[in-house]
Amino acid sequence: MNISIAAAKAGLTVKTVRYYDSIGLVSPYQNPETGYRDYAEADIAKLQFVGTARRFNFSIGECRELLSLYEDKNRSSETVKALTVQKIAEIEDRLTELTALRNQLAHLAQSCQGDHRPDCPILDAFSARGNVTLTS
Amino acid sequence: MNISIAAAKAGLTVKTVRYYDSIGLVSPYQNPETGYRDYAEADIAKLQFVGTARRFNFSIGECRELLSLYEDKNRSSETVKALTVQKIAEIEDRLTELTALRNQLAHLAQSCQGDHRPDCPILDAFSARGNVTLTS
DNA sequence: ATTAAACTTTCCTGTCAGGGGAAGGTAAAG
DNA sequence: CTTTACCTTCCCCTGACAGGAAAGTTTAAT
Repeated sequence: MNISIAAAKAGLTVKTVRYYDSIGLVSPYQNPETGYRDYAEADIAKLQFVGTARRFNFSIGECRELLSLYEDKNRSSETVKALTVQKIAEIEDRLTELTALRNQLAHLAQSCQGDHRPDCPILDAFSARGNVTLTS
Repeated sequence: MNISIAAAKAGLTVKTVRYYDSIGLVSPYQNPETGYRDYAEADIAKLQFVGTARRFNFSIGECRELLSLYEDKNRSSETVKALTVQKIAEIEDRLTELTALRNQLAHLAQSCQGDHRPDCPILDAFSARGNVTLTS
C-alpha cells in the first residue's frame, strides 16, 4: 500500500508517516527498485497506535517505548501504567499552570477598559517597574 | 551593565537575553571596541516586560507587538485588550483539550491492573482502530 | 503510443525559542 | 603576570514535523 493511502488510513499526513520511517519508528518494506514504501496492515496498525499515543500527548520517545511494549507479547502492564500515570501527572501540572494563567489574564482584561485612551492595566502589570520611562 | 547582571535582574538566562538582541527585540548599546553589550535600566525594564509576557504564554511576535505598544505613549488600550482576550480564548481551548486528555488517560489507567500480566487496557485502547477519539 | 497528471522519492530549508559548546577576546583579581 | 571569570561570535542541536525543489514512477486519458 502506497504511503498516501497508509497515511489516510492512519489519520496522519504523508510527511509525518515518512518522518516516522526516517527516525525508525515505523519502517515499512521499501521496494529496492522504485524506492516506493509499501505499507502492510501491521504497519498501518502501528501508525494508528502511534497517532493515538501522540494525540495523548506522548512524545516520540515515549511512543517508541510504548510501541516496543505493544509489540512485546510478554510485556507486563505495569510499565505501561507507570508511563501513563506519569503522563497524567504532567498533564495535571500543565492544567494547573494554564488555569492560573487564564485567571490572571482574565483579571487583567476585566480591569482594562479597552478604549482609545492610553491607560492600560495589562501593560502596567507586565511592566514590573510601573511607570518607567522607556526612551530607547 | 554586563549581560549576566542584566539577565539576572530580568530573571532570564544569558542565552535568552542575547537571543532577544539577535532578533532585535531588546537591543542594548554595544561597545564597538570590546563588543560587550551594555544594558541600561530601560533595557532591563523591557527584558522584564518581555519575560512576564512570555510567562503569560505570549509568543515572541506578540511580545514584539506588546512591546511597541508599551513604548508608544499614544497607544490605545483596545489593541492590547483584544490581544489578551484572544490569548485567553486560546488558553481555554487548550484547557478543554488537556482536561479531556487527562480524563481519558485516567480512565485507562484505572482499568489497567498494572501487574506483571501482559493484558493491558491502555495498549488495547491505543491499538483499537477508530474508536479512540479526542473529542472534548 | 504518447503524453499529462498524479503520485512517489530524497534532500534542503524553516519553524519556535532558545541550549550547548568551541574558539577566542576582555576584565578583574591575586 | 597569570589565572580566572567574564564576554563575544559561530555553528550545530532540540521536537515534530511542514514546505518545496528536482527527479523518478505509475496511472489515466488522449
